[in-house]
Amino acid sequence: MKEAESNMNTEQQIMEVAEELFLSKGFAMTTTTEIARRVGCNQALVHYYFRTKDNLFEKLFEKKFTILTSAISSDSLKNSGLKEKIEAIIVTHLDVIIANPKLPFLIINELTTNPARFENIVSKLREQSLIILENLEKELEIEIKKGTIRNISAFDLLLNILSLNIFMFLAKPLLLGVRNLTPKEFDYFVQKRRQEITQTIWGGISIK
Amino acid sequence: MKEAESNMNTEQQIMEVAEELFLSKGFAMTTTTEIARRVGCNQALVHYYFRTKDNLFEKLFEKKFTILTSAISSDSLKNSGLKEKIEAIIVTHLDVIIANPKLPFLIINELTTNPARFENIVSKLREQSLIILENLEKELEIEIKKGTIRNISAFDLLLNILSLNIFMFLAKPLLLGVRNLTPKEFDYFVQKRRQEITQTIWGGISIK
DNA sequence: TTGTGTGTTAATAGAGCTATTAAATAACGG
DNA sequence: CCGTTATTTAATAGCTCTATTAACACACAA
Repeated sequence: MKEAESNMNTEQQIMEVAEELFLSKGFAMTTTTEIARRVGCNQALVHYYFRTKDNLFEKLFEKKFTILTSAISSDSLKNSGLKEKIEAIIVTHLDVIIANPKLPFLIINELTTNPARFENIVSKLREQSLIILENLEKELEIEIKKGTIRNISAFDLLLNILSLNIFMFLAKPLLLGVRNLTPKEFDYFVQKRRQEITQTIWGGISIK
Repeated sequence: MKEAESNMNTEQQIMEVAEELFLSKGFAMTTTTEIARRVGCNQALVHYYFRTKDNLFEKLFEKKFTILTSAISSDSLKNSGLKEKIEAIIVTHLDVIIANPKLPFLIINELTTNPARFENIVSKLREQSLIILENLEKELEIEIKKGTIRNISAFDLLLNILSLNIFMFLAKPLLLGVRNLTPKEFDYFVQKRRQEITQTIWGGISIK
């Protein structure tokens, strides 16, 4: 079991290149041939290390998927006020998306074209999300009773946050085209959206 | 040039089946062989009528794309108050999405995996959206000066609306999995979202 | 040095896909 | 009915992709 530098290197390289390609083109449009070409190794090596393309993909996908799901942790709920809690959820989640801007596309893409394959992953997510939703629900109920926010379910609120946080990355090619933005300008735009989204989310539930 | 029923029928059938498959699996995952198989005709027929798979796809895509873009027409701005205008935008847009629930996925998917191909389509969209944005911008400025709404750009507002309207359809497989919904229940959920979204959007900009 | 395990490559089987072609069939006008 | 045109099929060329296999290279321990 001696995994020296060089071999571990190519295995990792394959992983990295595969990640890059899967993220930007999806599973179907990515070929093991192209992965090998970019790594600069023989195509058989990809299969030597990962046996099948499916295998390689699933290793990557599960790892990446948990990045996104763990992005909405209950930690945010440790803040003092509800407003602070919600803002923390938005910001921490958005930060993870910014660090993995192409990941939403991959997940949407594979879950749409091949929903059956990810049943186990989705059921894991169900359990995780239940905890967060329950906690958030309690917080909301208190404020609703106090009359500080309108009646809204934790699920709706979370969906609102996810929608506003994620959609701009999914629509990035469109936004770039419509607004003639450079990648840098897009990043700047995303930073500005941070405040915009929190204002919309909080304004959207707080009572006037 | 006599296009009687039967041949026009198969041509249309091919279109319809192609639409269905492209919408649910994207371009790469759809094969002309499968289209033909579903129609019940020879695979060569697909090429007889549309010559290439690309051609067939583009015919469909352009048609479908305009459905979505024209969904945000300036007509909504004919309403009296700003609140009514915005609600009209949300509702008419959402109605189009509900009628074409898989279309957002197709557009996101193809625009992401093959952005160069749609430059002409995107540039058309740029022109269209400019008009709407300008009009909306004027409306907003008036209200901002009056102090009835917070400072927000037309682009941000529109992006908020699109995000909230579209994202749930992109994440549909996930939502179904996480909440264990039947398709019927999902439709019901979408109907409830209608009000939720208008409340969030309007509450998100109106001043308390 | 020889043998063993790991990493790597070339070659290729096997499958599926797109697109074309030539031939068969159906439809239709005169 | 005949000729012409439109529709449909079978066959296949040509390509690309996944996966396997056998051979080669190299390090390193005995």
